[in-house]
Amino acid sequence: MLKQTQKRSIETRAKLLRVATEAIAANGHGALRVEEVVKNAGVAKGTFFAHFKDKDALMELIIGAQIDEYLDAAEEPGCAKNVDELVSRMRPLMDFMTRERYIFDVIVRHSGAAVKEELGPIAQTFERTIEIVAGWIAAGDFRKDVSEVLLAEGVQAFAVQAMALHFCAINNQEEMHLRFKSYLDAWLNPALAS
Amino acid sequence: MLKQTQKRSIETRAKLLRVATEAIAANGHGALRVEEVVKNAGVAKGTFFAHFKDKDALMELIIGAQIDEYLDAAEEPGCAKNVDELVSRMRPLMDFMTRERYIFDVIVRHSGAAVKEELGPIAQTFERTIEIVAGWIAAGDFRKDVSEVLLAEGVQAFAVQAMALHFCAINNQEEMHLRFKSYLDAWLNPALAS
DNA sequence: TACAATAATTGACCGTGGTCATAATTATTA
DNA sequence: TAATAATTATGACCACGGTCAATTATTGTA
Repeated sequence: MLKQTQKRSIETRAKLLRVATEAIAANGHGALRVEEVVKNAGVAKGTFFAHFKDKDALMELIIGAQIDEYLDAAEEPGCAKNVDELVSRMRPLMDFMTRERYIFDVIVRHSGAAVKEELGPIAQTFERTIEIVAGWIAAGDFRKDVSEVLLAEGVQAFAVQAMALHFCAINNQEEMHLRFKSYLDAWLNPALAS
Repeated sequence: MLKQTQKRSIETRAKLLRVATEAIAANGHGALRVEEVVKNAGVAKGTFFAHFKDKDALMELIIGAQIDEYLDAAEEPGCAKNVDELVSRMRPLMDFMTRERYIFDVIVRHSGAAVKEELGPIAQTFERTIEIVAGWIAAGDFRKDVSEVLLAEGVQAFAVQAMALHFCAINNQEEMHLRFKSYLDAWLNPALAS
């Protein structure tokens, strides 16, 4: 029996990922070109697609890893106990997601699972976000008449909404977070919202 | 002074739109090819892009018109007085939006305005949806502690969320609408949700 | 009607993501 | 070590959206 994947392959894949990550760090996500990646990695174009289904699959990996870093940071300081804390805890992640239109599009495109038990990297971060936020909601000063998971899903829906509206020229960064807060006040503490 | 746009141009544009609409009716939105449109319209490729900024701009027009038809139908029977009615009133529109992944992607991409006072066709339908839903909420049996516009925006956020999750193979059409209803129960009638 | 000015159209050309038959490399077996 | 099988890499090629300098059609003016 052959080894399923040989060392050479693992190295090639790692090199592609490294080169792509560097290019993104230098020029942003939207400017990434497959041809540039393979040239700098010293492999043929076809090799790229032997390792990643398409360009989006690579972006998913990289963006998914970046989101995970932001979630680590958001989780770090313990529970967010109220709406204000929740908003500010989510802020760096939302700023990242809206840094480039291209990033947001990729994220939205991959926020749902493709097949059961086959969550892509970005869909995984969405599940993780639900878990984290649901944990905060369960422990904090929030309404208790609805399950914390449903509430967490709502938080995510409002985050996406606020980010989508952010891409109007009229709406700036600050406005995005204010809008997010208005939603959450009404969603997470309906009794106080009046 | 010259006429700004000549009759010839208007006819060409109309022909392109007609041909594209027919092709979509036959093969779906995602299968539309610019080359096919210009061939069937009997014009050169460049002509297409003289009339539409890009392929997306054409899709925006066509999908925007389709959404408007669904909104007409949703508005027709008067106000939706409770969550169940609201869900079933939105149902045909949401089914259309999720008929093809491609359609949903185009819609999400264009749901926000590009520039103030420059709402694209799809962004306009989103504004119209807010107005319609806000009207229902103001007149119907819904919470009154938050403005109806904020509530309507939330309804839209939940609709998008439910549709995005729909594109998992695990979730079917029915589940999408059930999920939508759960969100709205908690959003529009927090007192009853317990 | 001739001429100038503007609008509309053309199609060769390009950028870029993605494919696939073939070649090269690596591992297994005899 | 030679023969064989499986894995990996190659790069010419294609599909398709989009560009633009050049050409043609239309309209206003002398």
